[in-house]
Amino acid sequence: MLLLVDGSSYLYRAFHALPDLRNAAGEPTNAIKGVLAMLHKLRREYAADYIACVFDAKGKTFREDIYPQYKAHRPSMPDDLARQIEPLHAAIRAEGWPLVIVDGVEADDVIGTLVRHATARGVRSIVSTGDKDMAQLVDDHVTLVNTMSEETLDPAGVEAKFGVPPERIVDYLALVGDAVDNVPGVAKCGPKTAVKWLTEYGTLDNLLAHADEIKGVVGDNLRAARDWLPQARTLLTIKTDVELPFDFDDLVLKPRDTDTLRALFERYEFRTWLRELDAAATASPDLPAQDGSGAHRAHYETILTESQLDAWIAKLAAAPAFALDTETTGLNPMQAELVGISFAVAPGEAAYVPLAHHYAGAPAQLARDVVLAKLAPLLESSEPKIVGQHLKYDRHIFANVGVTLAGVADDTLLQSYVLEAHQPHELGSLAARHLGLATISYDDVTGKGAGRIGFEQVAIERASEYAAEDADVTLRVRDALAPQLAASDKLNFVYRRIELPVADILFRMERAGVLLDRALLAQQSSELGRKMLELEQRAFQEAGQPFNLGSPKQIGDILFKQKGLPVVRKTPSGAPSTDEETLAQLALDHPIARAILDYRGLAKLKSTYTDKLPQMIDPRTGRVHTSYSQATAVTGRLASADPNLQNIPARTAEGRRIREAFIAPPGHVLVSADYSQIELRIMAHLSGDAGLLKAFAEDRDIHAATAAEVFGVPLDQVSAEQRRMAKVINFGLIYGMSAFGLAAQLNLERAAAQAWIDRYFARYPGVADYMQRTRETARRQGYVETVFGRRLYLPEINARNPQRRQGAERAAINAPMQGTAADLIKLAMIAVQGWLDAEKLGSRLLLQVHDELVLEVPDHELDRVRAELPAHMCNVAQLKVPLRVGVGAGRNWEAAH
DNA sequence: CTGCTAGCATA
DNA sequence: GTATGCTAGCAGA
Repeated sequence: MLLLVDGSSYLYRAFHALPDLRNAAGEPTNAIKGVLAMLHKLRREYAADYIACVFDAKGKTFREDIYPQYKAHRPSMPDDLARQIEPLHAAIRAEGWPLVIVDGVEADDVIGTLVRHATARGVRSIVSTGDKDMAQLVDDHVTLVNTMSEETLDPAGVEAKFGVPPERIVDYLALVGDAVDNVPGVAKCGPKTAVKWLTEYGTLDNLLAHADEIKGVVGDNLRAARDWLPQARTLLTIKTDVELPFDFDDLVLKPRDTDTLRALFERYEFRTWLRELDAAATASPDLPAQDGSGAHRAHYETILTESQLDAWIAKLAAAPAFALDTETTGLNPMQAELVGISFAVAPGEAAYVPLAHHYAGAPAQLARDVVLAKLAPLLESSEPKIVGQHLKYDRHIFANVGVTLAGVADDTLLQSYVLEAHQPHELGSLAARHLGLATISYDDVTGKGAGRIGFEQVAIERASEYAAEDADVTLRVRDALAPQLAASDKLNFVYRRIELPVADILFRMERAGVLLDRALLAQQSSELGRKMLELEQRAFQEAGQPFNLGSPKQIGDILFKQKGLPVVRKTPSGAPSTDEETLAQLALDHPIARAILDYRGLAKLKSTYTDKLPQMIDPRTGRVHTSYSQATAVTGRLASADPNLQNIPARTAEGRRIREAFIAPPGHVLVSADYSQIELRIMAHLSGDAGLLKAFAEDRDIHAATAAEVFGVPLDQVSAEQRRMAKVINFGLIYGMSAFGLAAQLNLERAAAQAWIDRYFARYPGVADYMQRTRETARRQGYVETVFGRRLYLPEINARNPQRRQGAERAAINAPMQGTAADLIKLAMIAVQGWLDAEKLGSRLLLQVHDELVLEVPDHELDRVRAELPAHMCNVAQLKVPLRVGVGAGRNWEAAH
């Protein structure tokens, strides 16, 4: 890895950002101190193979030759800054950093060139800079890090920050212009306009080719800048082909020149650093000087012999905690096979045990069973010492070879999820965000796409670097996050008392899987196929030609071009919409729309469910094993995938037939237990609204009760239509509705919808008050909380863009309700599993669908489970309203409702 | 082969 | 109006 520091960019920033520091002689020191502190930090955080600190050269550069005004209006360097440059350069050299200044070339261009050299050699680069222009250098091998703000930018980060990918950054900069360098862009064109244009036209060149299409004053401004923009782009493009008067291989960290450093630190009175120099000198006089700062040079071991293994097992046993990671042949946790195991006991101290690497010339590896037998006491001990990233996966892998992983101390995935649910939680992101470390990515090791190889084919040396680093980084991330969690009782509760125990239960649910009636699904598939053929024929007849009923585009052509049906509305990208609502409206007058609509419904059922589910049956267990993602939904809900068993049809009769294929094995039944109106109950609890609390306390039909209040009729005279409308309003409240949204849903004028909302809030003033308080809390602190203290961040709550802001406000209102419901059912899972274990019952949890738990229950336990399960779910928390659970049982999921 | 859009299944 | 995941079609590599 190559670590490059944009010294010039930090020089100015440190000088302006830090207070005016001086030594006794009155010499300014703030820039020296700021830049050196940054270099110390970087050296602590990165174990780079190549390293350099780059500064601008004095004097003219090529940019001034082609554009004399370049940086022309920049005031000359303040004297107090100029005086610090020479001593700073001296200090950097004494620190052992290669200092790079190339005559007539700006630092940016030197960095651009070095980065290209590195990439050509297959070396990753990290560029530490405060300059946004450098974003143009980012790609899969190049990451930016702003050491002052701790922000890192990979390609996705650049896109997220600027709205355009790295390769469009120069086009973007040319349009916006750079005031600092005195390079004008298009007048009145700021970041928003630039992104809009580039999104629409792709490139600057293409935009210029279509400049005549841009309307308004900005369009005129664009055309006025037409001849200038290519030159602006040249000025703003970082060069990558500068001739360098040194060898790339010279860019390595050298020993510190402690005598020079001591002299400089004394002169400028950097007392803390002086003490560190003295401490390093006394503590380890024999060590190379550059390790004196506490940098952790990675020490990774590849374990190929039993004696190595024994030594490491002794280390693991002695350590208070250790990180563990498995490498496998694939991503399906039920089927992937163990290829190797890595461990870490301290920062930088990690090892990899290859077990099943298969490729020509692979060295002999320790036998898997021997290794597992030796490790088993450590892995199966209930003493909580194991740290990992996404340990639920590793548990499956170990279970596949008969080892029961126990003793989990921490899971970094869950730590991160509880601390910052909205951020990425993948290990590489955690390393970048919390440690400032760039790690080897899985794709780097195995390739991606068609060329991807299984981990068993990765060369052991390479695999070892990657795997040991993962364990190493996991342990370091855990150490960084643990204090943050410990600092908050609420977050600590969510992490220790909810997420960690739930992870174990999810592992058991996934492992159990659910039984499907394969024959029933096959029968349904052929029936659906037959009906689809009929509908297809009918549609072709109506259209007068065949077309693909699965293609919204072709449907649009037939309906709106050929047959001239009215366009109801358009999709966001401008095509006429053919969605369900539109087709339903058209179907009133046009039979073809009905045929397409019905076809779609059947196609969805067939492709997503009746065809797909049988393919997902694990051949060895004969059951379907979903994967629950515990760190995906920002509200705290679970997500189910591969296959998603949380969206099995339930609303329509045809759809529900699919639930009949989820069955219990002989001698068992499925039991379904679901919370009744859980989110509205939580709304009553959170708002404390007297009317709502009373309605739930009296166990009313809540939608009817709402209708009675809002429509002003006695409860027993509420019509079905009134109840339906009240139900829509109640759901709207949970979703943070607007009058606009409610009107759309109820087919009303907006004013009428607003009137109903006003009436609701007049009847339930506590709810109105709660909604307002929630918005204010979100605005003030940037997050809202569930009843149990789970935090739900709203990054856009103070956005300038009203659409984004209002979106965040709706999310803020929904999140505490959805999130508290998620907390409650997770607590219920823990309570239920605890009960089943304690009573040694044979019943098993199989599925969780947000407010419903599905269990597989031996016939002889049915009465007991039916009788006792609801109480375990209701008693997990004492809210201001009672919780209610409905329970049903049957031979299949549908019958259990 | 990958990434995007449209559409739709659930709570 | 909240929160997800999956499929097919399609365009551009």
